[in-house]
Amino acid sequence: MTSGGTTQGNDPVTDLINRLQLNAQSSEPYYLQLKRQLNAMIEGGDLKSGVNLPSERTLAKAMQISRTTVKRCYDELRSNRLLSTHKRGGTVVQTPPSMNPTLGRLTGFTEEMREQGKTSSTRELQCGVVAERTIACIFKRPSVSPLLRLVRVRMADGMPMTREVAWYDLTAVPVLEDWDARGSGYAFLQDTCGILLVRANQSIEAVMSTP
Amino acid sequence: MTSGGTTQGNDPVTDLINRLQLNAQSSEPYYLQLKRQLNAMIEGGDLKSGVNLPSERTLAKAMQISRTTVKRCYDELRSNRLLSTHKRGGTVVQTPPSMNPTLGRLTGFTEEMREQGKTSSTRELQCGVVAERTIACIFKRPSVSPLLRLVRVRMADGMPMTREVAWYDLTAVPVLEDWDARGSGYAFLQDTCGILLVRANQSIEAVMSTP
DNA sequence: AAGTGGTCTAGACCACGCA
DNA sequence: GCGTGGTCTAGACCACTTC
Repeated sequence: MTSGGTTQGNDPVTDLINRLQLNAQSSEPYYLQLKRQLNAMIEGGDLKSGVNLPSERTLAKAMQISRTTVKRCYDELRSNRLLSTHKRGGTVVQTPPSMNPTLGRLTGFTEEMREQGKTSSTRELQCGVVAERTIACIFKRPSVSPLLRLVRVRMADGMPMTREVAWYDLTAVPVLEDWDARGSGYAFLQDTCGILLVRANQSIEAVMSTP
Repeated sequence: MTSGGTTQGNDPVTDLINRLQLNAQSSEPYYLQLKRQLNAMIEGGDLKSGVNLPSERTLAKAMQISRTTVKRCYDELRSNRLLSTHKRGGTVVQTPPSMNPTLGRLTGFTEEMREQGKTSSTRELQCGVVAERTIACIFKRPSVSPLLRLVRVRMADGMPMTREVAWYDLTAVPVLEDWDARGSGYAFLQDTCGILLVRANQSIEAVMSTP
């Protein structure tokens, strides 16, 4: 078993490669065919977080396509936060949709604004743990579930862009269950659970109200 | 003037190329150097919406780099919605940051989901024009200003992701001033004023409440 | 017909991190 | 050292659009 030589079918990398199919007749480009299939495997849970994907060179050779094409696929998945790269360690599945306690990394307001060449800032107006029957109902939680309520104003180049009231279901985010300490939890929320409210620079306001 | 032959300095494309500089010593990759400079020109208003950029091949030759590198730069700017492509017409500056009456194109929920290989849908719960003192106040408008109130649930692969209540300041969006007719106005809002609420698929809910 | 962007190839060199 | 991803090249063919 462990010293298997050539044709071991249990090598997860080999298995993965065997499941990938490229259709030369399709009008869909190779890199999108690959992306779609890998995407499905990740979303479907077949490829769990932490799994090492074949290196760009390995997959390219196996699929008999150019490394450039594989890289393009990986790059798109990377920018979708589904893959991450660890130099020597290769490419790793990062964020399965349903079960990563760290939650998928999201496009943050700050990031978005930086890409647009603006500097962003946030002012926190309120922050507290509350129980709110109607919100809990949205989450399909018991009405006494603890909820984190966060009110903040986000600004781009000093100009207020949005005012948000964000509700977080604490029971659904294990990392935050002992959040009462406050402080770091907030930074975590802001960084990894960041909610993006994009809008033009007219006075258009995005609002989610309580039911 | 019009029949200038070889060395006319007034050709906007030539001017643009002359203003672009690549530093081979820098650790910053070429494609990022280009992107940064073009980005600054667009954000700064030097390159206005509708301007035609040099074709990938032209710029590559002028900068003495590979077309692939130019393309990578253009591609990133395209995905940032700063450039758009018109097959034969070349690559065009799309969205100046501050002054486009059609409002900047925004990353839409649908687009975002499609990139992640999900199909998205939206269900509209409520939609109407109202006057709301407190919201109008946010917009710095008279308390009787007409506001469009839109409640919708966005879904990815059939799973409800967010519930939004969006308020639009009708007086700030000339295109919508005669919105009362309803219908097309809503599609316009959804398409061009689209509000993006990104989040993980845990039960984390983004909410903006009335003050 | 000509030029555009979209895709793809088969190489190359680099910096980095792990063994 | 050696394999990884990051960058870059010089070329190719395609579909499409405008001329």
